[in-house]
Amino acid sequence: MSGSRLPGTDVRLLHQSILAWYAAHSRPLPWRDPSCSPWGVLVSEVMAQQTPVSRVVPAWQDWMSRWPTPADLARESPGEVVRAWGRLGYPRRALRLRDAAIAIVERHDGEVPRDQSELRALPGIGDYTAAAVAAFAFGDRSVVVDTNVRRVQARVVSGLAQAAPSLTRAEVDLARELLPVVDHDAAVWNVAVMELGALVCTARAPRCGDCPVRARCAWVLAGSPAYDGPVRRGQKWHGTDRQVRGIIVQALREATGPVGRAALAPGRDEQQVDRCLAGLIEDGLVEPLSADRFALPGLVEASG
DNA sequence: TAACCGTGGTT
DNA sequence: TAACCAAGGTT
Repeated sequence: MSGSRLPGTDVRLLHQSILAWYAAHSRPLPWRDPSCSPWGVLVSEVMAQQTPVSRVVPAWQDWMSRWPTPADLARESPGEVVRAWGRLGYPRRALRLRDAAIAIVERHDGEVPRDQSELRALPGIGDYTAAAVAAFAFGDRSVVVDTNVRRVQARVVSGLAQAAPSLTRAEVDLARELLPVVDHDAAVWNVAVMELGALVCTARAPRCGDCPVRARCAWVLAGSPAYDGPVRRGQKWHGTDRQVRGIIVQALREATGPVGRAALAPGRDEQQVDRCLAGLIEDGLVEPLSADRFALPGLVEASG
């Protein structure tokens, strides 16, 4: 084993400060309740993929009362699931969550697996979500690296204003080194660092005055220098296929029955609408009922 | 690897 | 107001 690669960083004090801060300031999110099932934790993690937690909370409540177990969701039609997903964004996540529920029923007897490689094998579950479910649903000592963890590490340990454009091996290694030795401590540490990143060490305007480790933050100690690394490419929105796909799926969510092509995305370029429609059908988000009738999948019997 | 995939709040 | 950003995953 190598020695500490964290010169100047007292990991013990970091643990103490951030765990104490979390105990005093954590949000009472419903999936953090000790009575929440592993399924509830898994659902919360998938919903929170690129969607702010504040918007996830009400959707999660509705979802869990409707489909309290994987078996409940596995029985549902894809269209109903996409409709219930509402406007959380990236509706393919809803389909994959349903597919994950089906896989859990088929491969794991209806119980969310605890093993990270088994979690990772479920549709829509990547490295982050597998580690998060292992930690937060089962209390395991997994290496959880999300955008919050990356930013906190970049500042507190590396002295940089923000993390690199994409996840690096070094960031995962660092997160592993920072992990407390005891399982339960590690699980709480993971959520505590995420919470610090979400509430205090934020991307835009960090609240350094409220930070429990500001006295030992490498970035603050360096004078909070501006980021000078590679810039990540911003995502276009207006006029993109993503925007038109969103318009089409929302039209189908709001409709009580099949919708004609012209009513899916009025005023939009017809070629673009056709292209998006083909993509949505390919993705399983739209079902063509006839040459010019479309609906969310599995809601009505195909005809004509 | 980098592009793609929704949505709405914040700055 | 336009750009940025959010508990990422897939191809």
